[in-house]
Amino acid sequence: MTDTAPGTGGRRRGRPPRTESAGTRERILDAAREEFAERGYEKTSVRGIAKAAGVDSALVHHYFGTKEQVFEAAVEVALVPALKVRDAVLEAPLDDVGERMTRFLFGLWENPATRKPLLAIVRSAVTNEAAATVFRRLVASQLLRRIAGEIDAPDAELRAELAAAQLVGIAMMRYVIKIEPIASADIERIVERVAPVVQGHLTGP
Amino acid sequence: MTDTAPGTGGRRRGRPPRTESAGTRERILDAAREEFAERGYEKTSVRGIAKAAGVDSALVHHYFGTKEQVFEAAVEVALVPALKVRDAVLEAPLDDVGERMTRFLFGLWENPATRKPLLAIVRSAVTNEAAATVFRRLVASQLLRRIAGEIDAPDAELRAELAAAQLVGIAMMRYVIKIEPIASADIERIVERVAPVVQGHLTGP
DNA sequence: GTCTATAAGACGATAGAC
DNA sequence: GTCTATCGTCTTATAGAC
Repeated sequence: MTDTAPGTGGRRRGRPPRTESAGTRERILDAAREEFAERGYEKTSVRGIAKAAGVDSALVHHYFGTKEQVFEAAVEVALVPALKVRDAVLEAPLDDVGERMTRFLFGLWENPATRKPLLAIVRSAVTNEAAATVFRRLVASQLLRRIAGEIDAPDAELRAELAAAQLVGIAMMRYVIKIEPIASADIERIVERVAPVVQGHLTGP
Repeated sequence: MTDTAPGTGGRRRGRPPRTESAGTRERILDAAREEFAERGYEKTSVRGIAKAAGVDSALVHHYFGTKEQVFEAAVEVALVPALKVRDAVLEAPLDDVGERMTRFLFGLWENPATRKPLLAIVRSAVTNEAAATVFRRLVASQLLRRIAGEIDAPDAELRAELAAAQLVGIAMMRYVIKIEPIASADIERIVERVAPVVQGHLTGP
């Protein structure tokens, strides 16, 4: 119907002619994110992903290769949009960064589109070295080192990491292990207490 | 040599006569702790535990039943001695509790005898519900609720949990994911910065 | 692009011999 | 108390038909 073969003079002349079947690829990635987020790397099976996506498991391999490559394809791209928000955090004035980092964390975790890949990473990073590498790159290289770069102190890196540890711990207890009452607590009440602590780690005495 | 059959009039009359072979049971538990700590629950196999202990996998089942029962037997008991230290933490004056909790954490994780079961719990709790329950009982019920009980504030429980989140985050980054420089940082330098933060969560403004 | 078929093996758990 | 043997199920991954 909307299809136009190359050379017919139709609309999408520039589009590469591969990929006939609409969103199969995306459906697989969606399913993979969901499975990895819920079960972690080891407990997730390629067959399970395929079933959730309504396709055969061989097709998953056909698109992405090994299970580990499925993980990378499903998880890492989903966090790219978050990089823009991160840049906004980093461009803010430094005496504001505690609250901004804290709100950045909750922004990521309260949004289902980013919570799933994050859950997948955390659930997998504790046992899978590839996922641990993604985690390190995400937390350490992408965020901490840049924040540390702006702090004028001899122990800038340690400070930045302790601030991150506070936030990582909250994410673990609220979103992964789900310990009450922090799992259900109002975000504003948490921000109120945590933002000054993060700020203190970074620029305090 | 030191063996005395029942009725011979030897020393250990009260001892139940079962368990002929010396420390096989303990060897299995040791191996299980090691495996669960290194690989997490899903990646650990009963066969792997058996091989590490130098026995057959059927023997592991014979002693402990299912894999989940092996986990419980190996992990939970190993932390009982820590309860005494915890009691010392709780009996200390409240304006000291920040530093004491922080040092308590490092005491647990720097000691190989307690680090292994802790690693096993953390590595397993993110994907295994039984392990998550152990974690909640350990952190929440056993420690937090008792600390919260001593704080005179309306949000005592949230305060205690945010303090714990700071410590949990440090443990995650230092011992589980191993992010530098916090993974190699001198403990005293960390305590110096973290103890006041924990104290502030509990008794601060 | 999507499937069937299958290789090649690891897994948890049990029955039963010794 | 310890092992052998085994059942039944699950896994990743590939070759190849359509």
